Amino acid sequence: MSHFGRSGPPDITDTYSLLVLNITFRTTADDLFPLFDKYGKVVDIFIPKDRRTGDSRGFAFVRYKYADEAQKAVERLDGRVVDGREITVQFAKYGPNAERIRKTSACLASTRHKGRIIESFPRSRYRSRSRSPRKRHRDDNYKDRDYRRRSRSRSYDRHERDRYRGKDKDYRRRSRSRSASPDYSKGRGRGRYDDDRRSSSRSMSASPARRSVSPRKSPSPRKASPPRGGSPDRHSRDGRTPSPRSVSPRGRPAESRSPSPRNSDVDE
DNA sequence: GTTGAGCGTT
Repeated sequence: MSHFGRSGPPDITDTYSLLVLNITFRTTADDLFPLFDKYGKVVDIFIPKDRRTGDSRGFAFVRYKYADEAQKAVERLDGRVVDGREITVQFAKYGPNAERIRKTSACLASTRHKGRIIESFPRSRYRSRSRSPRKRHRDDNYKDRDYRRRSRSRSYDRHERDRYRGKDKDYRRRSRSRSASPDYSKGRGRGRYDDDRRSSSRSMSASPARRSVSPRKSPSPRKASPPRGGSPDRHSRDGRTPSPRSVSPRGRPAESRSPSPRNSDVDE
């Protein structure tokens, strides 16, 4: 029962995959099995999990043995509330056996239909549920699956990003240690990573200035504050300041500013 | 411990 996803894809020769969306992050294959098994023979259930956290990504793939059963499950389970969430069941399209799916749809939809595939669900369409507003910009950006893979959740993203950054750093550091290998040094390996990371920014056309500002960001702005703490700025400015050390310690403006030592005592 | 558009593993 719980052998789902234990040893990868068992056999996708004669199976039809259904994509189950909008499931809770706690829903497991075992939870979906009884639901889907009721409407047909479920060969396998796979729920993509995060590589790092191992948590469910919020959707699952249910493989049916027969197309008609799968179709039935789609009509029956699509929109069903599971664990308090309304799940969305539909035929998988971008899977490894997408071709098969297409044939399936066309087959059980109408053999003589020459047009597309998915459009062949006049009956299931009857249930005009409110799941239209869900899709929007993804219609044309389906090819960017790699992109969306990185950032599917805003809040979650920050966690992943942080983790990735740390990992990346470590990785690079190790690579550098191996300076013996010119391969990576050449730029091929490193460049790839760099490019990848940069690409992650998504906005390549963005102003390069931002890039300069990013690393510039100081963890402690207090230090950068020239008005209050000492004046490193002046020191670095140039040799105009002969010796800040001799001027500041005590002979500094402090004396000029507070002619009365008493004030200083009281102040602090 | 969080989140919510979307398409997958050995």
